[in-house]
Formats: sequence, C-alpha cells, structure tokens
Amino acid sequence: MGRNRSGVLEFALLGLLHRAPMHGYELRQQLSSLLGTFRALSFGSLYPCLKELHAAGLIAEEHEEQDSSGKARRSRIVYRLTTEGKERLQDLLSEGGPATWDDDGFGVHFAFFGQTRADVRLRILEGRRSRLEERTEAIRAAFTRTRERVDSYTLELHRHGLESVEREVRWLNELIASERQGAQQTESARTDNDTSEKESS
Amino acid sequence: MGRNRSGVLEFALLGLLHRAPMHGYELRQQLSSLLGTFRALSFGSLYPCLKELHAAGLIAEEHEEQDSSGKARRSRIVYRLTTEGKERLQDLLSEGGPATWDDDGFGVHFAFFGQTRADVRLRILEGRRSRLEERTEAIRAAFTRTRERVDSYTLELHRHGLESVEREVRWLNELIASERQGAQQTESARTDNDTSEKESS
DNA sequence: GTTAGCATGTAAGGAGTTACATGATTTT
DNA sequence: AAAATCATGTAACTCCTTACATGCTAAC
Repeated sequence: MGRNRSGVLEFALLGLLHRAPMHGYELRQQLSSLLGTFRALSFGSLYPCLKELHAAGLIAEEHEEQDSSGKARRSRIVYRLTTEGKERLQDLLSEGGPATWDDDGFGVHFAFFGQTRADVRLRILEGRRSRLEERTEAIRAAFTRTRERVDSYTLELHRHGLESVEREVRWLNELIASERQGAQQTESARTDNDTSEKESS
Repeated sequence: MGRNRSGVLEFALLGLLHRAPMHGYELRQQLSSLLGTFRALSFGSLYPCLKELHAAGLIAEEHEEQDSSGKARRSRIVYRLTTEGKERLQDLLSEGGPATWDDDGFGVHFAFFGQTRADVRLRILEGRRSRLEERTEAIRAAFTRTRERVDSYTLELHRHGLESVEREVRWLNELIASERQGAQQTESARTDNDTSEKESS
C-alpha cells in the first residue's frame, strides 16, 4: 500500500542523511550530483518518499522554528536518521546482490562505497563486471547475427555501444585490482600485528 | 485513456514494421538489439501497445492461418503498417525536437537514421551534443563545488561519469563532421546538376 | 512424453513524472 | 514592489514491470 519505498531512492536518502541531517530541498540537490545519470529527481517523488520513511520510523522530522530574536524561519523540515534508520542503512550497505549490479543500483551503491565494507565493495564490483560482460556478449551476438543485414547507422550504434561497455569493464578491472591490493595490504598488516584476532570490525 | 502510445516504443515499433511485417515475439527480439541499452522489453508492455496501435489504425493485424495441407499454424499475428501508420512514421522521423536529445529518444532515432532526412539527422546530432555539453557543465560544477568535501569513491564516480560524457561528445563530433561532409558532397553534386531547383525533396 | 522454447495475452502494481497549488525569503 | 529562488506538498497520470494464465510446437 505504501506507494514508494524500494529501489534506490530510499537507500540514497538514508545514505545522504547519514552524512548529515538535511531538509528536502537540499537532499534533491545532493541527489542530482550523486545519482549516476545526474538527473534531477522531481519533488513529486521526493516528498512522498520522505513521508514514508518517516512513517516507517527510519527518519525523524525536526521543524526548524528557531525564532532567535523573531527570525521565525518556518516551513523547513530537517530530517535525520533514527537508530532504526541507521540499522536499515547498515543492512542496505551490506547488500551485494543482483540489485546492486544494474545501472541505477550500482551507481548509488558505488557513491556510498566510502561507508561500505571492503568485501561487499568487491562483490558489487565483480557482480557489476559480470553483468556488463553478459551485455557485451549479447551485443556481440546481435552483431554477428545481423551483420550484412543492417545499415551503417545501426552498425555504428552497436559498435559504439559495445565500445562503451568494454570501456566500463576496463574501468572496473582497475578498481577491482586496486581493491584487491588494498585488501591484501590490510590483510598482511593485520597478520603482522595480531594473528589470533579473527574478523575484527 | 489509452494507456500507452507515446514515448519511444510507438516509434520503435512503427520503424521496425516499416522494414518488414512481423509478429509480436519477433518484434521484441529486434527491439532488444535495437534499443540503446539492449534491455528486453516485457510482453506486458509490448502486446497492449500493439493493440493500441491497431485500435488507432496505424497497424493492421493478419492472423496467420495458412493451413497449407493442414499445418494449421494458428495463434501468430503478423502486423504491418497501414497507410496512416506510414504517414505517422514519417511525422515521427521528421521530428528533431528536444524529445530526440535524451537518452532513450536519441538511441531509437539514431537507430532509424537510415530512413531519416539528412537535415533532421544533423539537427538531432547537434541537439544531442549540446544536451551532453550541458550535462558536462553540470558535472564540472558539482565537481568544483564539492571537491575536498567528498571521499575518493564519489570523486572517482564523477571523474568516470565526466569522461564517459566527454567521449560521447567526441563521438558525436565525428558523426557530425561526417554528416556535414556528406551533405556538402550532395550539395555540390546537386549544384552541378541543377542550380535552378530549390529544396528538392 | 516431457522439457524447453515459441507465442499471446491480462491484472495488479511499482516507481516515477508533470502539472498544479501554496507560501516564505532573498535579490534586483 | 516585483521577480527569482527557496521550500513543501497533492493529484492525476505514464510507462513499464512482475506475476499469472494459456496453449502450441520442436527437440531430446
């Protein structure tokens, strides 16, 4: 019945509010520069979603009525995460499943990699890569299946699409290598310092 | 009231059916390798849309019941464009407005560039380019506005996004140059042959 | 003869958008 | 004092998905 509340929006809002409490308008601005495509989310999506998160007890509203000497600055609602909201965010940050491989999901999860565990980061990067490799194969198949039968523009579209995906795979390869190196360094440092400790947070 | 019938789907279906009559299942396959993201359109979208196009008189159904010697191969509906459908497609092919600059619109219109007039092609390519240049500016602005205040992952996301958009701009530049060259050749050929003729179709 | 793929459809719902509506605050 | 921008919200609608339901045909 709750209309919204799933997909990437909830996650993005919780993630942003974890950095700092904010009001709706500011959240939208941050969202624009955060989301993969840099598209602006409409208010018609944003405010209902915030209300639902509030109704679900994940965020708290604070009506900013600090009339210090009469400068009553009403009508701004600052949201902050509740304890339950923080727990929910931690759950979402631990997710590394298929939902995090697709275009939208990956973009948002990557934006919050700074708050994500190293093992989850690697799972997401590798999942994303194999997802893109599937797409590469699909394009290549369409390529050989329809070659000769298509005009030069369709061919160029396929060629450019293929190149873009392959570039992103190379980008992911670099990131994965970098993550592995970081993990190895952490591992060896941990082994050097304390061999008995297991899975320290 | 008619649920669907706008956006890129109508255009893509009419464009595909202009190449050759087809049944729904085949249309979906062609669509998958045509649309920019190479995503598969669900049947739940496809069939209702075909029904609406039929109701609007743009396509004709032909129930494939050629029981040559009893091989009654029922339940396949082959669609083809009607005269009105062809006119509608020509209108859509002549469109070069803002709807053709965005991700979805551009992808589909580009796929049918082979059937598009040269001047419209150029308008679409240039519109798409300026659209992407706006996006470049937006990312760059977000870059300088938030630099130092963001973690390395967010920074890397912005950097990669910026690079991708800039690559597509360079691709468009090549295409535009190629179009201009083609137009010039056509122009000079036309001028050589018949100088008095103006705006021949 | 049963599984896999071809082929068509419906119902319900999810995730957003646009257009509308309101009012406060800052800038010109 | 007018215009722009900040700020919040609602209603209707769009486009698409998932899940369901059906039956035919080809392959193993």
